[in-house]
Amino acid sequence: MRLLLAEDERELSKALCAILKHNNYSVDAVYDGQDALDYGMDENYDGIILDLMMPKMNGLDVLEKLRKAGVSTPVLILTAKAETEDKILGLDKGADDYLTKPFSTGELLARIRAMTRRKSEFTPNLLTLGNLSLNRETFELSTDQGSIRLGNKEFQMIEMLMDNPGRLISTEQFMERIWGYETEAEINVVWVYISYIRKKLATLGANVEIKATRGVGYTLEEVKC
Amino acid sequence: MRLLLAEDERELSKALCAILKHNNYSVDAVYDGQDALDYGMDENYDGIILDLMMPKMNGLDVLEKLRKAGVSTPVLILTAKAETEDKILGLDKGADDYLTKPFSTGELLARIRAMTRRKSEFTPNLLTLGNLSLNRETFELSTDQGSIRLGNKEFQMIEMLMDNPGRLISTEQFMERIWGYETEAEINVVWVYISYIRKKLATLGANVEIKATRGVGYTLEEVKC
DNA sequence: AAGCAAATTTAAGCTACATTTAAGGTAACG
DNA sequence: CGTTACCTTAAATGTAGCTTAAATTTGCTT
Repeated sequence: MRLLLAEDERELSKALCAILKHNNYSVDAVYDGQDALDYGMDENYDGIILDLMMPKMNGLDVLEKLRKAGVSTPVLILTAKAETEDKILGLDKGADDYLTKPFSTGELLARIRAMTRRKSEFTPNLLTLGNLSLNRETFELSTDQGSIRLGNKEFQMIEMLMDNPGRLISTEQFMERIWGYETEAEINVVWVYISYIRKKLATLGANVEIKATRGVGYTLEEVKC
Repeated sequence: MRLLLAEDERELSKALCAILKHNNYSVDAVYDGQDALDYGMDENYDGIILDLMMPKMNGLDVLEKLRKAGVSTPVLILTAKAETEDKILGLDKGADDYLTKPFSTGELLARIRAMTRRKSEFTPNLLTLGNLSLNRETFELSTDQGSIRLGNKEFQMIEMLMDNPGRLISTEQFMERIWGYETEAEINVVWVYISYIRKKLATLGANVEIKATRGVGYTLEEVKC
């Protein structure tokens, strides 16, 4: 789960970041409205946490522009103002929920879960393709021949592939979605993980394969013997 | 057992807090309706004690909102009003019991026990997995090779694990459920207790093991030799 | 109120593993 | 046939988790 956190108070941002990461979210933090908009345009987030009062651009304007641009990522509005007026204005503009500061971390997490639940309700806990299945809860990849627990990065990669079987996924998509924009990691890491995953698929005797398309990316395909 | 106490009179709150803690409950205290709602949204409580007359938000409204949000934690209403009208209104909105001030501490404790009993009636007193069993009454962890009495924290941790065998429980979940939100305890304590419990499992020759999933949490698994 | 025992937390050094880098190899494509 | 993109492995790195022991707190007993 990848979240965008737009909050200009550095201390609060840092604290929230830590809490969210601890709860197994990948978090990109931005500190003003312009960045929030730029980053938010990327569809690679499962949710956006948006402070209303930010430099450069107001949170509500960010939200409005995002929606106008056709971005449908769920948005949770964060505001110091308890005024109902602002809340309603936010919901009108396409926010999914709001939270007034100060709030308990528990409520924040609950609301994020609720906000992203709609989407995950439609995504099964067990992904399958051919004789291969991936358990989203235990991070286990298995076939009839056994199962292997995957590391975080491996899991996210195979998850992306199994979510779109037969669909070509670019190396950049992997990088953006798993490592985030600001990463300094080399493109290399994607190749390395593809290699690791292939090895595990072979070990498990899976009848699927990851095909490379030169200069573009990878496709997961069921292989018919 | 973790309780949420929502009572705005500081003196009374302090006194109740002390009594409850003495009776082996973990207690989070809040002093107004808004906080009661925020904290109550967290499903990690075994019961909520809710005063009706509170600043910011009325107890009944808190209760109503909680139920609407799908929170089913048992609620005991506390009220200075002896009027039947309010009582009935509370029970309608989903309260499990009520108590009018002033009350004896004995009665309060009895009603809390009664309120939380329904839930515990369905949970067996003896949890087992593999050759390992945990007695919820005596806090004893045992196998055929012997038994060891656990401390409170150790008990709560192994209880959470044995309640969901094979299910991954995040470090945060342990912290929230056992230590509560406001704790300043380091994440470290979880590791320490996991270590203690593992040592005791080994001493007892248990055929279960606690597996760690890096960056996420722990899973209790029956080990097949 | 003092002192003791048990439970809990902190702190520190250590270990193991996920992740990344780097480097040498192989296959596709012109 | 040479260039480029990709593959694979091994080694380096960094960090999460493990384990103790010591410090602190709590609760009980006298």
